[in-house]
Amino acid sequence: MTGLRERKKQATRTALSSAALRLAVEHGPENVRVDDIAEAAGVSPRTYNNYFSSREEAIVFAVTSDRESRVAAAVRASPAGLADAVVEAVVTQYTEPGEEAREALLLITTSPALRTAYARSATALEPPLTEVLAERVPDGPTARVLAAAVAAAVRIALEQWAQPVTSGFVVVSGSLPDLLRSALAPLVPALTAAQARPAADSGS
Amino acid sequence: MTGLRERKKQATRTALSSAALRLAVEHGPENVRVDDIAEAAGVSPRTYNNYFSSREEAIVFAVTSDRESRVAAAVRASPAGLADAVVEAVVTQYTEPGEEAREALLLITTSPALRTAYARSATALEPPLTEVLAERVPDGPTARVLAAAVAAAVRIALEQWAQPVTSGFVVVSGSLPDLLRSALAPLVPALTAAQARPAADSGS
DNA sequence: TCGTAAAGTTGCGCGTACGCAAGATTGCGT
DNA sequence: ACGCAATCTTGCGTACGCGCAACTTTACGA
Repeated sequence: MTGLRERKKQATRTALSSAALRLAVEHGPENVRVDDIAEAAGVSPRTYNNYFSSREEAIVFAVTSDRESRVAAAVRASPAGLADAVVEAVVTQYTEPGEEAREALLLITTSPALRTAYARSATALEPPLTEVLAERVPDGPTARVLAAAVAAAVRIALEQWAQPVTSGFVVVSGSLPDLLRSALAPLVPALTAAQARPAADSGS
Repeated sequence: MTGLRERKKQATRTALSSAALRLAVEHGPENVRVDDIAEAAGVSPRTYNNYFSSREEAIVFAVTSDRESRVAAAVRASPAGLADAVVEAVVTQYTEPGEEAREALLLITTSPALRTAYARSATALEPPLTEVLAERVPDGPTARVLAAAVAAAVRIALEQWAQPVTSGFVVVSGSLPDLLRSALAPLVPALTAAQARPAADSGS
């Protein structure tokens, strides 16, 4: 049911983001103007801003694309308990199989602005994840809070992973899957409890 | 140990934010330029951007000021269990006693941009809250994740509270304290579990 | 097939965000 | 009391973000 309109939008969207990524890799993130990206994608600069509201957003999108909705889909498809389903879905989807975007991730790690934007992109998990969680937990608001908590945990894992060194002494940076599991671990009790609870009430 | 320098910075900061709030209330949020705010506070427009990176941020700061650090202080001072301490601290600090900022909050409710900025300000809870939680839970990263989860819950409560109606049918908007308690409730198991756990380990 | 409504694109203009470097102010050691 | 170093303020220049209104393209019913 994909009309021509929809496909064209998707096309220019990916054209813009891949152009942004390519130019950023070539000339460095700071030496790419929005006008360059727009020109490379064959649209006007104004149109660029109809799709992305910042240069960083476009570059990051090239790496994340629709990872967020894939996480939600994986959770929905999982037969496991809520907590396990979420953890496994996140770890799987955030671990690039072929690492096709290897140099892109290196680029992101290098630039502070890109690191921020990348971590922030985890927030995009909230809407789709809220929807799937709502299918498994009784209370609507609960689903939203848990989705936000998971998104925040993912964000923190990404931050830690992308962190160069900074800290005075302790450098924790492990592998991304480990960081994700560690960040999600504290939320497991909340996910389990939400699933177990049969009906919502104010608790007291 | 407050030098003159520090006090002056604080002074211009509050001067800017209260000027921003006053002008926004008088002329409407959209009819205030940063030049106006800077002029009202007696500094250059450029200096304004050394303190706040957007008009919304300045206005919101006038309402929140250092609410975030007060929450952290309240948690630290509480003799209760972690979960209760956090919930009570948040509810107390986010419920304005005199509602001195009543018309400011009305203003924020009205403007979409301000609502977004207000909800986003909940993120400022993370750093101070991480620090206090680290005193009560064994694992460092765990404290950070829980703090982020709490901040996200607060953000969601603020969003729901500030929402006009929007939704097709259900209008949930209760009182802010109730919304905060409801939003934090799903995280209680996580907070309790984190406190109970004697020593951290990688799990599997 | 055609006409109209819905959605997308573009140029324009205003206001904003911020790096940079020069000048002003404060902190501190002597 | 003096002077240097650290910090803050400011003007300037460049690029960005986005509302607006005109124009183009797509969708869809008659």
